[in-house]
Amino acid sequence: MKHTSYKAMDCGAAQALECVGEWWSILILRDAFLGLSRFDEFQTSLGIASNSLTRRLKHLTENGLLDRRIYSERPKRYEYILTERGRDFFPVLVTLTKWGNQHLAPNGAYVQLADRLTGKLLEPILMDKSSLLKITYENVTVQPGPGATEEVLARLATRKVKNEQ
Amino acid sequence: MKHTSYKAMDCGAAQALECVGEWWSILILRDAFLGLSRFDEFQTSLGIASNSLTRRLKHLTENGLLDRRIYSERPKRYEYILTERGRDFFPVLVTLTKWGNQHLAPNGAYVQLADRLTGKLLEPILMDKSSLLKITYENVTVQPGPGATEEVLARLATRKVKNEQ
DNA sequence: CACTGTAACTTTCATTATGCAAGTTACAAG
DNA sequence: CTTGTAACTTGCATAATGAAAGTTACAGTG
Repeated sequence: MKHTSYKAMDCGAAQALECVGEWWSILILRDAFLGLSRFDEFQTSLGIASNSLTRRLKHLTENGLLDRRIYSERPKRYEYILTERGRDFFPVLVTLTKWGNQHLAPNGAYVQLADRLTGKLLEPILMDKSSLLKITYENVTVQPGPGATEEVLARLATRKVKNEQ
Repeated sequence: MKHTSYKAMDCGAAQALECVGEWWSILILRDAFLGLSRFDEFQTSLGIASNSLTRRLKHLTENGLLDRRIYSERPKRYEYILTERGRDFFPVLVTLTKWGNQHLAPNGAYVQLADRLTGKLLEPILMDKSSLLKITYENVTVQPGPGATEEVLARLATRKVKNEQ
């Protein structure tokens, strides 16, 4: 049964998930960030069926996150490289990984980030670019943006006072 | 065909996606962050089939992101409220929404964040908590963490020099 | 009292996606 | 020639999904 497309939703998250929201897609991107690029590398790393991997790589390529490049003419051989759009997905992967490490890793975080130059360990948090205010669910509100539509206005209008735990 | 579980993967992102990686799950969380809490509210907002919504709410509840609370005894009525673990997912949703808005919104961002107290618009970016170094794909490396396993070490060992675009 | 409407699901059924396993093609190497 | 490899493709059985109808437990109304 074909799952409902999010394409018609006026929502950044939904639009993003239309590109990356299928099972396996984000893990393929994880591996691309780790430097994997070839079909068999992804398949071995993930243990994914080849027909599923083909479909996912195609979808990620069509949506501009990966670039399918030829690396051998005879025989034709291809690799899949992150595009700039794909690389811009990095903060999503970092925050997702951090959440998973915090809440689900049984023996502490599996990985951590370090400054490439100094080797100093880093703890990623979300801040406002100019004021350096730490961004949390409790201290921000969501406003309509420049591209807001009636749908967005309606969605924001139906929200309620945030529930206190 | 039952899709492959990520449970056995030693990876924060995979563990996270085991909880939220099915179609609809993250959008349900989005709506929960916007204050929706009842079955019919989610269903109306998302246009999702009721059997799928039931399964997803159950899964999110079992995985500790939502709390199913009774709000009426006669008749029994329930609402779904974000837990602390659920609220900790906020940075993921923010970065995902930002990526979607930047790359896929046709007329600019659908929404933006604002400081709850001052109303000042915010631009979320990822920084290191102590040094305030901006975290980007280009300036960090991934290291084994305290919970790293053989699998993690192997995965990190197979990475290659990052490809230059 | 009966009827209606609502909330929160549950059930049924046909369609699509998935994993498994085998197969195909175009090479290079021996 | 055979063998091995990379990158898929194909066939098939199973699971997930959407659409639509149904069920239960009420409250409200006439």
